[in-house]
This record gives sequence, C-alpha cells and structure tokens, in this order.
Amino acid sequence: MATIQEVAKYAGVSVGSVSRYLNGHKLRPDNTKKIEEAIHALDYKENFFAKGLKSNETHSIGLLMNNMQSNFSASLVARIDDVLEKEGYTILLSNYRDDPNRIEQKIAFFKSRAVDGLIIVGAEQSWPQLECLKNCDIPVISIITPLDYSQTDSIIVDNRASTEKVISRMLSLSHERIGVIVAPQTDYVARERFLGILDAFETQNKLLSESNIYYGDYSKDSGKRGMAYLLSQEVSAVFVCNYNMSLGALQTIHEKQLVIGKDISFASYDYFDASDIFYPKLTVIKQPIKEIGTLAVERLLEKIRNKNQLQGQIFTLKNDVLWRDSIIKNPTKSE
Amino acid sequence: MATIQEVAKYAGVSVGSVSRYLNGHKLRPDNTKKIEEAIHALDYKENFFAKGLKSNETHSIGLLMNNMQSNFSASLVARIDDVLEKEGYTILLSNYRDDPNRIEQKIAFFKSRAVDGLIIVGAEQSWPQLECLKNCDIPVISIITPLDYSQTDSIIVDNRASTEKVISRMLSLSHERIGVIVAPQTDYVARERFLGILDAFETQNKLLSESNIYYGDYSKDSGKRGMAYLLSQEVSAVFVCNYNMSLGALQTIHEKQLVIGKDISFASYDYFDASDIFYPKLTVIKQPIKEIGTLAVERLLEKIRNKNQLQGQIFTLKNDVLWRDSIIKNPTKSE
DNA sequence: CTGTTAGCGCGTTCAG
DNA sequence: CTGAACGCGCTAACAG
Repeated sequence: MATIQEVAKYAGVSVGSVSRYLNGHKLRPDNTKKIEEAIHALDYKENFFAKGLKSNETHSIGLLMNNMQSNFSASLVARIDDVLEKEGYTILLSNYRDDPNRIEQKIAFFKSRAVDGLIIVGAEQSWPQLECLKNCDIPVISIITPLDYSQTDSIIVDNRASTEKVISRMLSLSHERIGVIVAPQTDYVARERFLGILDAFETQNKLLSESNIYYGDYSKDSGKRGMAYLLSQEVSAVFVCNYNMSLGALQTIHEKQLVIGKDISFASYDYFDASDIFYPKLTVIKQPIKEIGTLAVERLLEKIRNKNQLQGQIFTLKNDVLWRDSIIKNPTKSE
Repeated sequence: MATIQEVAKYAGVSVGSVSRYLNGHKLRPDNTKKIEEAIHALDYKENFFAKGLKSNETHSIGLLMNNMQSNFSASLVARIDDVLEKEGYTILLSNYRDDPNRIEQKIAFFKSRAVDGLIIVGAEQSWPQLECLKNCDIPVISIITPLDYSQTDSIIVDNRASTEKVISRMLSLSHERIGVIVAPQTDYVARERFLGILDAFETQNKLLSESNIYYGDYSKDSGKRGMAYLLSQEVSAVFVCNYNMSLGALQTIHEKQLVIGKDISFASYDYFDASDIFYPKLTVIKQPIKEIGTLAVERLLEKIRNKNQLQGQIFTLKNDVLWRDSIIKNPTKSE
C-alpha cells in the first residue's frame, strides 16, 4: 500500500502538499497534476487507521437489533444500509436478542470500535443496563421504543392509534366477542397496543371481557395456544399483537380447518410476506419501515455533524393499516 | 480517554511494561498490580486506531449479502453474528442486491475499512466484477455459490441432490404431470436445482414435458403467473425452485380455492416461517443455515490466522427435506 | 524482567 | 502557496 510519503516523493512535492490536495485545498496546478499522476500510478489509498487516529472518526455506525427473524428487522436493516451507503457510512451490525446484558456489552464493544453513532432497536427504558446511554459521547437513536435520555432521539410508531382503528372496525362490524392475543405488558409496545384495544372498546362503550384476552409471550407457540383458547371462548374475531404469535394463531386456525373471512375474522400487527398469499389476504398493521430507517439515519448523521449537541426528540410515525377481507361483518348478527 | 502513557505514569512504570501487560506477557507481580490499579483508576480503554495502525487488523469482517428479504438471509446474518461475537469479531454488513457493480464497489469499500476477511453470499463466478478477488490480500469465503479463485473457500449445499429427492418422491407417488417453476438458468443455483429435477425424471425413466416447465424470474409475481399457467396444464403436483416464487405460487393456489394436499401436491425450495402454518404443512427443502454460518466463520478465522495461505476448498453441506403432507399420492391414479 | 525509543500513516502546525 | 517536523496511541526491537 502506497503511503502519502511515497506519493509525495513520486510527485516531487512534500507530504504536506499531498495531504492538502487530498483534503480539497487548492494548490498550484502543476503540483496538483503531478500529485494526481502519482496517486494514480501508485494506486494510493488512504489509510483508515492513520486517518482515524487523527480524526477519531470511522464513518461507521453501530446497529443493535433486538432480533433478526422478522420481516420488520430484515427490511429495516436493508433500508438503513441503503441510506447510509449513500453517505459513505457503513453498518456494524449486532443482535442482542432481547437480552439487556448483551445490549450493554455490545454498546461498549461498538464504542471500542469507535463507531460514530448508534441505532438501537427495541430497547426498554426500564433496563438498568442502558444507564451507559445517559452521558453517551456519541449520538444515539432509539427505534420502536422511546428512550428518555437528554441527547437521545426516539423514532416510534402510533401503536396505540393503529391498533384502536382495527379493533374499532371489528366492533363496528358487530363483533361482540373479540379475542385478543397480547404480549407481556412489561414491554412498551405491548402496553401501547393493548391500550389501543381498550381505547376502541371504550369509545364504543363496549366491554372487553377478561376471558377474551390471552397473554402470550411473543412465541409462535403461545400464539397457537392462545388461538385455541380463544376459539373455545367462541370469539368471532381475533386480533394478534405481534408477528410470531400471529403465525401460531394462523396455524391453529388452519389446523381446525376454519376459513378466515368466513368462519372467523382475523387481523394482526406487523406485515409479513405471507400475509398476502392467503385468500382472502390478511388485514395487518404495517409499520412504515422505510420512513423509520430513513429518518433514523438522517437524524443520526445530523447529530454526528453537530457533535451530538442536538436535544433529544421523539418522532412518531403513522402505521398503515392494510384492510383486507379477513375481517367481515359478524355473520351471526343480522341488521 | 486515557492513554497507555498516562497509565504508565500513574503506575510508575514504562509504557513498554503497560503494553506488555496488555498483551498478556508476564511481568513482576508488583508491577502487574500497579498497572491494573492504574487502568482501573483511569478507566483506560485501548485505542482502536493506534492498535490498527500497527497491526493492520480491525477484528471485523465484511458480510456482503445478495438480498436481505428472506428467512435464509436473516437467519444467516444472525448466525454469523453469533459465532463471530464469541471470537471478538464484528460484522460490517452490506447488501449488494444482486447487482455485480455494487458488489465490486462494496468489496473495495470494505477493503478500505480494513476488514480482516470477507464473506460473500450468492455471487456468480461469471461476473467480471469479481476479478478483484483473484489476488485478494484478505481471506474470502463464498456462500451459496462456488467461486473458483485459488484462495477462496466456497460453502454450498447439495441443491441438485435434494431437489432430485423431492421430485423423485412425487414421481413415486404416481404424479405424471409434475409442474416446475424454475429460476433463470444464468445462475448457478437455478441450474443445479433444475438439474436435480431432470435427474429424478431420468432415473425413473420418465419424461418432463417442456410444457410443464415455467421459467420465472425469482419474483413473487412470476411465481403467481407460473402457477396459473401450470394449473392450466393440469398438473397434479408442483415444485417451486425458490422462496419468492413459491409465495406467488401459493397465492394463486389459494385464490383458486384449491386445497394443497388434496387438490394438488406442492413442495418448494427454502424453508420459511409460514411453511408451518398451513394445514397440512408444506414440504420444503431446508438449507442448513446454522451449519453454513458456523463453517463460514470458522474457515474465515482460520484463514485470517494463517494469513490467507490456505488453499481454497469447496464444502458441500446437505439440505434437509421436511416431508409433510403437502405431497400426496396422485388421487387420479389407483393401484 | 524493564525502560527507551523508533516508527506505523496521516493531519497540522509552523516557518519560509 | 509550500515544505519540514511533530504528534496521535501503540507495538516491537533493543539495550540495560
């Protein structure tokens, strides 16, 4: 690898001139030309380490995912990569698998790699392991969950409002026994989505019976069990609060040979490839992944440029509801 | 950030001793103790750049994905991350979206970031943009497709044999009109899978009619059209060669209100979450993702330690076939 | 075993 | 506008 010194010697100028050339300063045309030739001839490439030693910048950001197994995760990573790439940045990726201890360790690890910023997906404010973000010297963006640290931006979606919409519609279609499979209420998004469900019932002055609520644990298996339980409660419509559990719920429905959009109405949170291959297609709440990714990167880079001086903000984006025929009017109710 | 010099001064020893301590050399117990205290008191952290300037190592590897939208991709990334993490390495991730030009550019980019090695997923030998791998100074592992460069390892699966198994079974179950949706034959995996199909027919002395082959383009939409076409050919069983096209095929099946495992037999290449939620579950060829990821990382690290001296090899892993009841005996044929 | 010191490649002073 | 020299933090080679 050619160094700046070699380029200088080859070009017959000083290293200072080469450095200035590389950093966009103007210098004598003949020198400029000689340097350009030298760089080309020697195939000079800047040295990442030497540069970083001075600038303390890597032009890379750390991306901490809570999991990697959903359409949401995969699309988000892809989007962030796309946007970042255009700015000459790259992703350091890691998956903390919903484990607060791992997240702490990974944050430290990324810092030791001198990332210029951090994007964290799905971290809970309540985790004590996040203390290290309190006085973090690099910019941090939280996605999915709001994090209340003075410098940290949060990008979230209207979990509550969008869930409310779907349940409202079910109620409007005369479903009186609506079953819901919810996630553990220890988590922010789980709570918000549940609140949206309650909002809908309240607005329409209806009551959600406790026996029509199944508390799952995010796993597909709990979705499966939940749906079996709810069917035993003779619900006519079901809403599932997350992707994995909806897979399990669908499995139960199919095993029992029930037909969605006929025997039962169904909707769930989170779009996935397969939501479109059923007939009818499934009604789902679709998060604006591209917008989330774009905004996250834009804000992060802005903070990097401002040396992390910007005050933390919360951005709330709107989900899309894909209305399909998996929800129908309750057939047991006539007008 | 405290430096090694400050630690040395605080501990009352020389920088050399501190450096040696940090690198695991033995030194006088009293000095060891003083240094440890100093490191703790000053909260010393090694400087990534200074270290790299000497060692030329980043303990990071570049991971180049062809896409990020399948279960396969997501699981592979997660696995590689897991295995790498234990060794103190991290992933630089990028997605070249099946674009040879982007791959070339990304390789250069990663090299400029001084990655210690490269894992490339799904690159085709025929791409001229891959020339840069010919005399690559860092280790390279190719996943999915074999790459014939002297230093490059390839980790592939038995596309051909596993496809052959599935088609053979369909033939054994008296299916005479088997439809297949295949991918463009410009790509390695597409060719292998197609060859597996042909193998099965040949072995059983049967003929695959050209009119029962649909050439898709990997897209879901082509799968949709392909299935509609094949149904018009009155096939009794269908095999789809990749994930996206199988989604489209399933959509058509459902739209036409056909029941898999009754009206039609179905199988496809690549496992996905939703393959399990149908009733019956879908027969799929499942790639050994974890083994692929583990082996890739192991070989890569081995090559890094050997300074890329190891001769390139091809490793072929075996797919798993998940046999489910989506394939049945051809009901129109009696014994 | 320990201390000293010369670079690694670059940016940024200075003095010219 | 240019060139020389220093220092970023660390390792390794050498001398003690």
